[in-house]
Amino acid sequence: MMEIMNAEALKRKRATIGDVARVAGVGTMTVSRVINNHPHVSDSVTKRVQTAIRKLNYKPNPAAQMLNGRPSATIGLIVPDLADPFFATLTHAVQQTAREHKYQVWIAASDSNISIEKTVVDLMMARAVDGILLVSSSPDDQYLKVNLSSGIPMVAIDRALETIQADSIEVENYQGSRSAVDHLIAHGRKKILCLGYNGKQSTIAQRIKGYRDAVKTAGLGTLVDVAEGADPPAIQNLRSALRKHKPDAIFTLNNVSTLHVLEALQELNIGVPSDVAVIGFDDVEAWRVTHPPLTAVRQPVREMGSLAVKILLDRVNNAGSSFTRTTLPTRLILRASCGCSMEQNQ
Amino acid sequence: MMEIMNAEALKRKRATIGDVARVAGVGTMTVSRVINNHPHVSDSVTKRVQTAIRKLNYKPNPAAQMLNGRPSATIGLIVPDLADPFFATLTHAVQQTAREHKYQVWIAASDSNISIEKTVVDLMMARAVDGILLVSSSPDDQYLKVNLSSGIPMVAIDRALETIQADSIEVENYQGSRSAVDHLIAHGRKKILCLGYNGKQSTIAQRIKGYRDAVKTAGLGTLVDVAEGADPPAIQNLRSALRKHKPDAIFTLNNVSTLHVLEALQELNIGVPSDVAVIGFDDVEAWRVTHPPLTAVRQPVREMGSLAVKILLDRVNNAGSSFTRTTLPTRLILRASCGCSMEQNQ
DNA sequence: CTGAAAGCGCTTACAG
DNA sequence: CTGAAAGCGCTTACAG
Repeated sequence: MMEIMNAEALKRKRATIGDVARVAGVGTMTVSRVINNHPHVSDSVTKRVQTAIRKLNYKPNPAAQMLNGRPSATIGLIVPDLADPFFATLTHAVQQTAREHKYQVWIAASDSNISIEKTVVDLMMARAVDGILLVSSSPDDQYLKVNLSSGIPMVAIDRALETIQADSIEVENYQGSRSAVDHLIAHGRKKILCLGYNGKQSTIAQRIKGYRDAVKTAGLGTLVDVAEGADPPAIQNLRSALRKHKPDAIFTLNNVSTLHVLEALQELNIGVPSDVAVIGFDDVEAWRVTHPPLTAVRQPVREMGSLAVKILLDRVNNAGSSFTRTTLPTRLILRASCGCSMEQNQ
Repeated sequence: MMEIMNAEALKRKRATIGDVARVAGVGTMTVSRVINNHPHVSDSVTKRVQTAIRKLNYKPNPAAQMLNGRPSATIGLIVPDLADPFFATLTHAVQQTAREHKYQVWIAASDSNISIEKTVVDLMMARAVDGILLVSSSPDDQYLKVNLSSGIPMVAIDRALETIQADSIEVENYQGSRSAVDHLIAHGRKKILCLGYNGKQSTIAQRIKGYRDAVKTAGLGTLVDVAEGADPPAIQNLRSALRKHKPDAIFTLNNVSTLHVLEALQELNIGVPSDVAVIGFDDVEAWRVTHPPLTAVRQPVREMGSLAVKILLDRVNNAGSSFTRTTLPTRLILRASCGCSMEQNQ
């Protein structure tokens, strides 16, 4: 009779803590203690329980554990787009660091869509997750207020939140951009075109500002052609911008723009850097082998991800303390597209 | 008195279904019905409940919902590495298609580590998820047997499972590889080197086989230098392989290898395609702007992702039917690195 | 060191 | 059309 029940239980559904208790001949409480490594359980009982667990292939039901307020040992990470190498690398770093701290990572992409972002945050907030790492996709972030009040910590990566108090980790967008444009100027370029999209987004805005200040300081004209939307402009628009402005240098605002610009220049048969020099914000592996190799502003992506996890876990484990705002420096990686000769490469 | 309770409830913790019921003056059952869009609820009551929900900012606790066996409307996706453009793009496609079907996607990376993969599968299986999309990182997949018995459907992407019955979607690795090498041969290349890593992995093994057969059929010698581990070999090894074999063409087994080979060739000042021609398995956006633009075997990544979601959701919603095994064709994208002139580009 | 009871926030039969 | 009861699988006080 008992045999039959066991067989059925095994087939029909996962074993429960009750099944384990029955097989081990103890109370459910004791099983719970063993699972959670509580002290004060005799060795012999512990062993019996562990045997039963193995025999039934028992795994605690996380839903039930969560219902009782147990931390899930997972954090959420929300990025705008996983196909962007910048975020893909960030994600990789976050996972690694989280893993070192025995945390799982729930990854999700918002497609730069605030309503998707909202849905995902809701889902994660609903106790599924101990904390959230968010690369916000819109300055319109008041919606977080309600969620944050539930006490789940959150840290903003790449872009600080506008209307919400939270830890944030950013990059020196202004400085990075400025140093790139200054470098172009040092090469004697006079008509420097600033190209990109997503212009309303704060990091991009800062980069544009860096460009503007550099160019103005040098007494040059400002040539900005930046779309506001979150989608990269069509390649035709790019081509016409090039024809219209006839720049002798281009500063692109992120890696996607850089790639597209390079393509357009190639199609139009414009020589780089002979006809126009190029520097892009965001360094990507493939840029060591482009034609020509690209000079780029390198962001400390991995550091950002890793640090973000540490700050978040710190907050998960020790509630208090005031919010931090970290800004990491960028570095200009010199290759050939800016006009530097190949010998000067890193 | 009631006011005080409400205020406290609001502050201390999220509103529960009971809070909503109290405020709306109905039973919890009715609230549940409204939440789940059950029929048979009068309009007036529905409205009262909705008002209460809004007022309390109530959101159902998913843990509680799951405990009661409610599907979570989320599927899991496990890939080896999100920093690899192939998987990043796959992930993007999966998310999009899932979204169209109102499903959320839990994304995780296994780092090509079977024990991490196991942990993640466990976590997802534990009722957190309605189905799993898995890019397996090891042929050693018997561990899934136990999990699968719990009835959560799973479909294998990119690599079929070895020891387990499941739907799978693959790509014509053999054909793709063969056509690439045949093309190199057609260009008159005689010493074709096959380079890569992760050689034990089934997709890579098939690609190697395609290479071997092509080369053998043409009466040429086989030059294979493939590491077994999941980590790309160091660049020094690559350089010494190049010097040792002195190939006049190289076929690389995935995008990471291709990038590294291109770098090594550049460093050694070997002309492509003049000295050695190159074709890589996996097409990547950046390869339109490399020096020279790369000929590559394009995999239908987005289709794979999208189709996988459809197959999985089909299984989630209609249990039965026998397992399918789909194999999608690849396409050779001709650019300059193989020796074709630029004019022939797509 | 161990366990019976109550409860976490929902939902599924069952009644009305 | 609506609700009181029981239960999902755990854990947190409370006893012993």
